[in-house]
Amino acid sequence: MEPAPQPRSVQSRSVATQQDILEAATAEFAANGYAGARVDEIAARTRTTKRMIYYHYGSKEALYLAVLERAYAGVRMMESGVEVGSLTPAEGLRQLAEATYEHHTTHPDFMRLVSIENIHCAQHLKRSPTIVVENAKAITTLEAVLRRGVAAGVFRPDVDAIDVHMMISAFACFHVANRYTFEAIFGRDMLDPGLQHAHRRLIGDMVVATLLDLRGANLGHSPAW
Amino acid sequence: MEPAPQPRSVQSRSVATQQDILEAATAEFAANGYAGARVDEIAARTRTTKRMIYYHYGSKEALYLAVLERAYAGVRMMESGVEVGSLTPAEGLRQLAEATYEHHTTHPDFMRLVSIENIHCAQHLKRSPTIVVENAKAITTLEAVLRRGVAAGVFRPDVDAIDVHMMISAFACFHVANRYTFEAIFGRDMLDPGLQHAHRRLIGDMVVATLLDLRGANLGHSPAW
DNA sequence: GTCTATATATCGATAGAC
DNA sequence: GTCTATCGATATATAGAC
Repeated sequence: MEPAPQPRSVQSRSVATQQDILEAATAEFAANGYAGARVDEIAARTRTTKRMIYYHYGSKEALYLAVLERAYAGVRMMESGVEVGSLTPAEGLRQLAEATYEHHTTHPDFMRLVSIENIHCAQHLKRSPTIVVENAKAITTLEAVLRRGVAAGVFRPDVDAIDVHMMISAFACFHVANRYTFEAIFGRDMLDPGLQHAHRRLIGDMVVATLLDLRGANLGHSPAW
Repeated sequence: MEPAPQPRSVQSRSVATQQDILEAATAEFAANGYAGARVDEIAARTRTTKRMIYYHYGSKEALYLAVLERAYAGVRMMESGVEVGSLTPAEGLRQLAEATYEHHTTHPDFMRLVSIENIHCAQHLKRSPTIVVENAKAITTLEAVLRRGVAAGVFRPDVDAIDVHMMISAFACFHVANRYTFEAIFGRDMLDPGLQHAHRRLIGDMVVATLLDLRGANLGHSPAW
């Protein structure tokens, strides 16, 4: 049964409260992990109270899942924003890689949530069919670009779209996910704004160079394809 | 003042107990994160009791730091085991990349501890000068290989050793750190034994291809160097 | 929908006998 | 060094007035 309709002002107040809670929860979970996050602390970051968090979301775990779905929705939007059809395969691949790099490095909370989710073996993510189905679509775009590149004779044919997505994500994720241990050991902050342009170009170079058909060059071994 | 000497059997029993605790703690912290790990659960995984954990290590945090130092020591050993001097620059670079890939994918607990440490902004790692100093030495080896490659005219000169280490680590770490979310979304287990050889070759190809001086090839943009 | 107060459970850490 | 029992703090979740 549907809930009784409410005056618009009350409805939008409720929606605003839920948004407020989601943003505070995103910050708290990203900062402290699932077990480390405190519902009291989330409530303190909002304009409302702990009682309302349980009223709207029911439990700490359900709130965490809502946070996760919102974060993954941002990645979907970024990916669907890349226009790839009008570019050469190499240019299109570069655009996709650089856009992913740009998104992940400017949304550190998303990346930290992914790390946290992996600590828990993606048990919450698996329960959200929306996240899985929508985000898997990234592969379709990549496949079209790779197919064109292979047909044109410029790309090697033995690396598939999931592998390429893996390489791109690995580079982009590492910057955020391992920022602190990397800086502690090597003294370099990978998210330093002064490095941004060089690293954005580097991920583009890396992906395109790896896909290029380099049978003429010396790769330090005999090519497999 | 030194502790009074003890009969060897008691000493080695004590050492064995501490090792036992360290291994159980590694598994528990890697599986559940710092806040999620339970000292009671660690005790249950050992042949001894919770009281002995506090007797030997003093606190949950100090135990975690000991676990972290032990894990990083394993990486040091792997890196120092690669003989690079007798190989060509491309071959040496490939060996270093593949050895790192091999280590990280066969030591998932290490990688999960690194993820956990990053969630906490490397605050424990920073307090261990041993880890920082010893693990930073990986850069020296890489620098020598790169210098030889640039001098021979086969490597581009504008990518430094820390960047290369970053690319290698990113690929290797991603396999373990994002294994579960990646499988949940794309249906591919990156640590599937059937993919091991192909991925090991891919990280080698990726690093060497990126470093190669490809001014003649079309990378989808004009080269910066 | 919103507040204060509190139930219930759990966990890190310790006491004290042996 | 090793055991059982337990303290004290803190966290999730809820009760009940308004």
